[in-house]
Amino acid sequence: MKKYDPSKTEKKWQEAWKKAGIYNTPDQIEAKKNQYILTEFPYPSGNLHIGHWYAFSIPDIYVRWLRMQGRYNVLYPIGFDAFGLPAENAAIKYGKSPKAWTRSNVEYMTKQLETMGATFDWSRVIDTTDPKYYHWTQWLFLQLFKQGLVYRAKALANWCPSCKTILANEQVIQGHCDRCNTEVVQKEVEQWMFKITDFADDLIDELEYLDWPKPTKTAQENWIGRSRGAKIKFKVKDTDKEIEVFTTRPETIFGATYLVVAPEHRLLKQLESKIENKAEVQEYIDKTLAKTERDRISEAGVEKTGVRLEGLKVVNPLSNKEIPVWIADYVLGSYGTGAIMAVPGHDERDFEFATKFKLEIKSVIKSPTGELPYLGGGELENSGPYNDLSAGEAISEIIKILEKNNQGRATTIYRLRDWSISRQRYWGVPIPMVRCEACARLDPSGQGYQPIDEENLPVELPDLEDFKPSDDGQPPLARAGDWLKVKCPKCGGTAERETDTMDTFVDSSWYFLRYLDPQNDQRFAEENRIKNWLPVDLYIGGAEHNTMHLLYSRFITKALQTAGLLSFSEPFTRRLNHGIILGPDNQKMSKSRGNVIDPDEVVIEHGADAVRMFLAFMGPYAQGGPWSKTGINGISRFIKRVWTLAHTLSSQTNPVSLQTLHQTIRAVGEDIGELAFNTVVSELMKALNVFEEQGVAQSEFEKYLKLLAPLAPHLTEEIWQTVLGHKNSIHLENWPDYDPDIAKVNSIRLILQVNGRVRDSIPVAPGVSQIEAERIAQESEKLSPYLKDKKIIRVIFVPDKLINLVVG
RNA sequence: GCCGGGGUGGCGAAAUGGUAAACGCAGUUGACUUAAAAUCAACCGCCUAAUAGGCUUGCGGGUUCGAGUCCCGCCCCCGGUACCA
Repeated sequence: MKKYDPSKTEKKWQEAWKKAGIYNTPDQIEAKKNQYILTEFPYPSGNLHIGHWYAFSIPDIYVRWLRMQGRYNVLYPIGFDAFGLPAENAAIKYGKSPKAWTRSNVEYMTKQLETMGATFDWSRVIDTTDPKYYHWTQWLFLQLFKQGLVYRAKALANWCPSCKTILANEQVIQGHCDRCNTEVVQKEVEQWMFKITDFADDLIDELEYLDWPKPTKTAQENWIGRSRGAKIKFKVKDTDKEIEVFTTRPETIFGATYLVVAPEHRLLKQLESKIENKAEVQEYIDKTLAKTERDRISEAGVEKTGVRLEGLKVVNPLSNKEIPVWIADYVLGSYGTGAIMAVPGHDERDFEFATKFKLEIKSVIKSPTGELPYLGGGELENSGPYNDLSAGEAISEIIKILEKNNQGRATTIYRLRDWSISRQRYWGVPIPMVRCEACARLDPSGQGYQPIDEENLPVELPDLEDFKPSDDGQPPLARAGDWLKVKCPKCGGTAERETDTMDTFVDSSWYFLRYLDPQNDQRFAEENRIKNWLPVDLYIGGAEHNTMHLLYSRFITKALQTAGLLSFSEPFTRRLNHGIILGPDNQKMSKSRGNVIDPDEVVIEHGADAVRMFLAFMGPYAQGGPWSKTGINGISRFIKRVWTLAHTLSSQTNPVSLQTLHQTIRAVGEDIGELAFNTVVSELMKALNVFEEQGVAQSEFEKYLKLLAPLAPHLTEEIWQTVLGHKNSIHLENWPDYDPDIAKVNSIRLILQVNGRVRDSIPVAPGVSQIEAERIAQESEKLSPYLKDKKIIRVIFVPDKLINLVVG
């Protein structure tokens, strides 16, 4: 027997499989159901890390198992999400172009990915920086534009001073840039926006139908942040102006003892002449606006500040009571209407503020303890005609009367903001718009922006010598010379191209469509293929995409459905989040900590099969966990033992091994189906222990080998073909069936309990009757001391499990 | 604060309300070897008066014949989010 050498063997089979093209997926196979298994495509950072192995080789176990079912035509594609800032930064550092840097990384990582022995369909690989791909990213932009889902807005935007670009709200993590961690500042910029808020309700409501992890659904729901309530207008006394507030508790309106507007509220300017303490107010406004949003938040909870607007009163539309108006930074200009009716009796923040500034605090909901603020529900009090109504009744009554008098209406607001997709950077998809001065003069509202004709796509990204961002926020493409000049698609005059590029999340929001038809230059994907494959059956990825990528992809899908281009509204039927592999010290892997595990080194030492199996064995896939340098030894041993066993097969069937095999077929199939890969490995180990002890015949071992094939594709192929002499790949074999009769256990241990405590266990044949079990229990010597002089009050019998004698 | 997830041997972990710690790692002892590695075998939660018994799944209660698992109240760790009206 030769020693098993993974490095040689694995390479040999990887080349053989590639040559035979056994994983290239046909569009449709008669009598087979299509299954689309997708994993989030990687960013070509330069090197594969162990997390990539976790993300791609573990789903491959499931994919290989699905393929072996024989009923499915399985698509498992791979590609690269290759636009983005790191390429620019690296290019600056190494003096290369972003394109060259990206290309060489893609090539290198492709080689590394091949060492996994995964069943990727390499004929469908995509690269978002390829003009053949981003042609359709631009086309997608134009479809949204046609639908009115794209607009330009000059608004305060999140600006990263280090990346020198705008960020979407989703890309700001606790006030910092999600890429470089620099503190984000607010800057007024003109930007292209996608109207994701148009779909806010669908994005929440349709979560219900998805087979997704609950945390992911909750995260999306919270991110969209739907609040049902009412907008209510308060008249400003002695003026024709009104201040509109948003509240989720309109039933507390009689408890509104003052009103607060945000310091950035635009009505303040219009009411300026009425304000008596102008200087003081202006000072407060200036102070607030000078703070970054982060400062304002970090001071939260410390102490509330605010200034009363002297000379201003507003009138409560229902009680007609006149109440004072304040400005305070605890009310935000960017949420709701930027103004609130303060109900200190029933809101913690209002209560704190009212206490500090000695404002009236009034109870309008009967509190069980009488303590304020009272946040719960109940019957109304001190509320004129609404007294004694329940909160629910009061809400509808109050909204009815407000609507009748045109003083308010039921409203739902969202935390979700529209998606800003403009980036002032070079390495991204050019936005397919032009700005035409002539058209701008004719129609100033449209600012002269015209979409590029679809037949003129793609707008290729020009090669730039100097692609660095400039400090003033001018995009690098503004220096692109001739590239800028273009004929206006509308009037034919001279126009200039848009110089912003798109957020890379746009690239990745539709890539699952392109895998179906990556070479098509007539359409983003051929209609039949879409019908055959979509939606994606299982989408596997990291929890960090819970509120960004997943939300954006859902939005794009809904937008394309509205345009009649897709017939479904949710892209991913089932979602699985995988965990993160930590360093051996249980910390996130990082160069500075020196705890990074290089998968290439582990593959050289133990082989790809061992890495795959060990990652599967570590624990639940959703959990991740620390990498153990010695733990993988156990898997290497297992592989060697399987190899040895393959050379020492017994000439005849052993009944114990046969039974174990059938039990293992059942267990492994069930566990892979539930994506519980860790217990799959232990089941296979248990079976191996039995086979070694009892001996196993070739026919049984071959079935066992098929169970192992999804986890250790190279080892099993080598044994299947080289050792056992089969001519075809084991990976084209069908998954073995088990015989329930053989798998059935023929002896169980009956547990004997007295008063719920285990006192003995006796091997018996399955199906033992209660009467028989009672007799066995009575006869047990170990039980007798506990039964002596006691009366049996009750007998609990769980068939084939236990008998419990309750004595007193 | 709020929303999610988690807390089981030295470590990774397993366990439809039914023998807690399966399967591994690490460790100890032994066999083989001139020796080491590899391999194989045995042991491997804690306590004790030790052929046996008791205790043990973050803490405190509860439901149940029986709780790691269900319920109530806490503590700690991780992730997300935040004066969101």
